[in-house]
Amino acid sequence: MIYTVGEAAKVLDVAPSTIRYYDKEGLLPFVERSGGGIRVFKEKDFDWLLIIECLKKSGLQIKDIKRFIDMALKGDETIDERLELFQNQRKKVIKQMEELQQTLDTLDYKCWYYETAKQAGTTAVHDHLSVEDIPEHLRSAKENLDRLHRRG
Amino acid sequence: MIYTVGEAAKVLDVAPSTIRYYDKEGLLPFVERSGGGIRVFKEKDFDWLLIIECLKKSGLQIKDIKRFIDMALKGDETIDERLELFQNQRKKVIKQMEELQQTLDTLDYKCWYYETAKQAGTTAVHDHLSVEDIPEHLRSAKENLDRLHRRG
DNA sequence: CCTTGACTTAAAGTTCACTTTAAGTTGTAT
DNA sequence: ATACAACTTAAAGTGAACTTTAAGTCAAGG
Repeated sequence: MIYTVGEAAKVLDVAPSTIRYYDKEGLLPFVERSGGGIRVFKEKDFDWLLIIECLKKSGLQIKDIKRFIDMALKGDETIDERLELFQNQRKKVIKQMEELQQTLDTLDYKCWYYETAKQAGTTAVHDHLSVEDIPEHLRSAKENLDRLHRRG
Repeated sequence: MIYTVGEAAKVLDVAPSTIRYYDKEGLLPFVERSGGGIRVFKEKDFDWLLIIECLKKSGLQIKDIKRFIDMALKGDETIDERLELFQNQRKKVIKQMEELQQTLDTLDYKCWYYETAKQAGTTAVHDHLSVEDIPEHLRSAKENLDRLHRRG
């Protein structure tokens, strides 16, 4: 089974121009062409594209993905470097998830804040609330928002 | 305790130009000025800045954060809208975390892939591996990478 | 009073990742 | 043979979020 750029784009749910852009940036040196110069995507090309997608989602920039592609094409002599790259991206993603969890905690607190305000008809209900009035699982998020007040 | 833009920037660990940019975009209408026109940040301003930071980390664009600020300044009549905004951002962040978890699973598989290749001295070890050779917790990530092969 | 570092603004510049445009070519279907 | 959709490229354009520059002002210390 072979695919044109438009068909490959549909499979991957991206714009054809995105794939052409990646190619132009040197991310797809393995994609072959027809006699007339049209890109011909094969099954194995999707393996590459999915790894590119993964690296992109992990926050790697296009130019650094290109460096990975270049490494991979060099063969076994770059195994160590490539392992290191994936280990680094793994750590970065774990950090991102921790930060997102913090953001989620704050959003949870704010949802409770506005639910409470909605019931009372005013945000002023929060003016005289003490720590015990805040649901336990939201207290650390609230303290985090307050942390800058206990500075200096 | 009051702060200049440079001092506030240090507390929040951002560039002073970033804060000025936010102000220009209408995110900081509550920040007062000295007689000479210099921004004066007070404790309560940091409450706003932390919420702005949270919304930004949740993926909200500057122009939409501005809309939230405008809403908040309108007072109690916008409580419902603001609640909805935070509930939406909460859902978006949960989705982002799920996607990041998928990315992490793929990275975990790739780390194992290169660790194994490193020990063998070649990525060719993977050519004749069967499913049972892949650690159980990595199999779904591997299948995910292979999913496009079982198409059509 | 004067120096000096940090502040002010408007406007231009940067980076990233695409997307769009324009002009032309390929390949399939009738 | 011809029409037509989808392909090709280079180059220009977009949008988001800042950052930098330039020219000038403020305010605290000596």
